[in-house]
Amino acid sequence: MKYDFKAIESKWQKIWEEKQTFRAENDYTKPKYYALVEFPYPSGQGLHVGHPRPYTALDIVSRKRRLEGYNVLYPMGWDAFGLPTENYAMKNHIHPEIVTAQNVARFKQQIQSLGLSFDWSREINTTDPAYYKWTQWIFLQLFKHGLAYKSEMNVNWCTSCKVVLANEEVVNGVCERCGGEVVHKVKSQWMLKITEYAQRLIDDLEDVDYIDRVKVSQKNWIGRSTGAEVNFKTTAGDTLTVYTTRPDTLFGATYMVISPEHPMIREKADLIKNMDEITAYQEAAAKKSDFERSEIAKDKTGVEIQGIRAINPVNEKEIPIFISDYVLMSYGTGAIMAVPAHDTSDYDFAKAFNLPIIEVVAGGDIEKEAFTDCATGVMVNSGMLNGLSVEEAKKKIIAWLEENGIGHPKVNFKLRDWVFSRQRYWGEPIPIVHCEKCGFVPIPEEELPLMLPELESFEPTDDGQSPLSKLDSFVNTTCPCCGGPAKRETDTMPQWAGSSWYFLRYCDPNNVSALAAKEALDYWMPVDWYNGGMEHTTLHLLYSRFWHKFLYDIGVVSCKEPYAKRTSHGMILGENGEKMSKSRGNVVNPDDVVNEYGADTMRLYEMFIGDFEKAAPWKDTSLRGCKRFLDRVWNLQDIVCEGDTYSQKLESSIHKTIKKVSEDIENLKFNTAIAAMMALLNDIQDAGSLTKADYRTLLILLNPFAPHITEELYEQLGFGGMLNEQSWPSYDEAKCKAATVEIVLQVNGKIKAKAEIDANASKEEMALLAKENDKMKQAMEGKQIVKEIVVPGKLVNFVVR
RNA sequence: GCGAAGGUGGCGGAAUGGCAUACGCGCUAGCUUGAGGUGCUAGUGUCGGAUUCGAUGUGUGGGUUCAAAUCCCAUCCUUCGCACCA
Repeated sequence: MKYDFKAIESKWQKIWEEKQTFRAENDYTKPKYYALVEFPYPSGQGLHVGHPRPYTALDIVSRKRRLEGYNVLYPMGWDAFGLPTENYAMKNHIHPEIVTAQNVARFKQQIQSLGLSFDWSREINTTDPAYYKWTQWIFLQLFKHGLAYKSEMNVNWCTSCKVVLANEEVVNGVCERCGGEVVHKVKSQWMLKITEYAQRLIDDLEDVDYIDRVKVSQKNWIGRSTGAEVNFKTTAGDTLTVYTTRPDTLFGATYMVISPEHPMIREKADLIKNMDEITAYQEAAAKKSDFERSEIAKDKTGVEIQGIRAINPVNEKEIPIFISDYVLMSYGTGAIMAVPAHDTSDYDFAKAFNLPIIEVVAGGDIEKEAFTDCATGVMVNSGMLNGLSVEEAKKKIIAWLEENGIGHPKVNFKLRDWVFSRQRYWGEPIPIVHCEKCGFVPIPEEELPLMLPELESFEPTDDGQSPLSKLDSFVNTTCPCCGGPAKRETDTMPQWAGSSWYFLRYCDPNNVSALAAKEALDYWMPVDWYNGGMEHTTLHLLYSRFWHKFLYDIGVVSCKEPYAKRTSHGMILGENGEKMSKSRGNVVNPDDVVNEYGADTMRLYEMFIGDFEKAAPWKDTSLRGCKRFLDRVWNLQDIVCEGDTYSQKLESSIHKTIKKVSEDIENLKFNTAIAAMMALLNDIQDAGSLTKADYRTLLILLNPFAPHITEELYEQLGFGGMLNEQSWPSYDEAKCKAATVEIVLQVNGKIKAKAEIDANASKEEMALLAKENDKMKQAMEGKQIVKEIVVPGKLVNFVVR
């Protein structure tokens, strides 16, 4: 009989559905395993061949865990709020809710055709009011704890989407989504104080098992630095505070630079003699987008403030103050002391403006470039610091600054608070009203969910107001606090809101009185293994860790970190090695692959394509190789014979393969796990026959990768029961070795011969064998052995002279 | 500029001090099939000798070692991330 993958796959998918085979049990006494993949945004394009790569990988892990006896939770859902759906709805005059439902239906059908073992009884959708009720609830808790606030902010504004973007959403100066120009705009925005958690978000990375590159980029993004704040008196009689990571170089500070937005300029305007010039520079800087600012990064621009000078506290010298857009108001104090001899940007600026450069750390050549090395330099021209190392000097100067009330140690972060408002329709309404008398008031929790109202048109207004602002019946309300007239917040939450806690909802998806029962959370959390894209490292991953830590602080969850382990997959590229996209014409549709080759071949190929963590180009011909492998596994039926033990010829091969496959799955080495099973198949065909026991083990090993064909063969061979109810096979380390091994015989490190020997042969036996070998004798003719190296089971090497 | 990952056959990739190229694709030859994106067998890094041989070979140049794709130093290139963060 031929391998009819279509019939087999639909048969088993139906059986699994009827039997609820992959339903996670609410039996909290069993050992649990929570495997998670990022839930997709159900776009109009349908599933991409990139989606199944991580889904299949953790499906393999989940299926293996079930065979190992765990109660496994492997859920799926839809991150369905967002701009593309809204834009599509606007263009085609369909309600986003309808578009979302259509897209979800298509995605679900496509995902189900792959035979992934998701527990569909726990499916969630972020646009479901029963779900976003709890997104809003979390927001209210953040508000009540002072972590959500509204503030006038200089924000990133996408001119094409007409929407505010978080810093994380601005990529190369343009909008991450549409590529539109991003400019700065001052707007009143809801903000979340993620910065309050900056230190913990770094510290707690110690306790989790994330791949290194994820930890590194999170740390870089949070950007912790240590240094000092130093107060400089000015000739205007006030104080300017700067932040520096190099207080040791204070004696080399020859000028000061403040940001164009620094408040001092307004405050001391009457003392500034060149105000026109300053204002012109400020205006030019304000107009520039971040992209333009960084494009011209190499050429330093600025204006000296005439009329006010700063006084260096260590030597009482007056130094000039400049404004320049290379100093950002949003970091540190918006003012720096410039030490051109030991900072690259200051060096460039000093060269451009012909300012003095004083060396205070010896060891470099400041004629040529700034000397920034902290490890080797020795302090010079620095009064009391002379002769000290940089590290010693830092300590000493900070102590001196503190003693004299001039400064103190300070930690700074690059991380900014999270801009949380979007002027859009298709998102969670922010559950706050504004009352003239009471200010911002949260709506009572029992009124949640605050439903997204029906609208005629989803267009944002030209002045950047949310579409909801056009609906008076929504906007006008009464204050929950005083009962007077009040207006609702009309901005909605960003797409990242719903995905910041979704892993908690899976634990108890239908709970109406809490985001999930405490008992369920305590049992399932933390997620044991979370796999997702590297592109989410600084957005979703950081945001969700922040929310989780907050929920931990208020007692909702019992673990500090949401994910015990995080891994990441590489992208699947087009056949030409470029990113798959419609415009490049290299898109592969997963439906076509499933139709032509079957889900099992598709799954196998997605895992065999290369190193899971690296990008790999799609190749149709290699797909055929995987189909061939399954055909050959199917055809083993022709040579199988009775027998409930492993056949002698294959025993060590089978033990070796169990070990290899078991270990490789845990280490993301799916490609070599498959290669090992292919090698076993080659061994079986060399042997000419196999027992049922041999076959059975091969089927169980292959089951997580190709669940349909293995389940079918298991039934046809009459083993009884379903394969997914069996146990993962174990191996015997001793039996992984063959009885005899081939060893290599070398003279001076060059291979001269090979020989069979008992696998447990002693070093002496091996050396003797080598000495008696004709080719070895020939190679050593007339020479003296000066050293014998014997590696058991591997090689013998004689060093001769 | 800073940070991370990487550079191995015609291709995807194995090998983390001990037989370089496992496994798969492709290709060559033979058999099979006889309307095929079929099946089987043998071969397939390079150069030279042509049966069972010799040399050479993991970006480049040095080094450590009996032994290096693997460890160390230098250098070039590719990809990704961050980018005036004081």
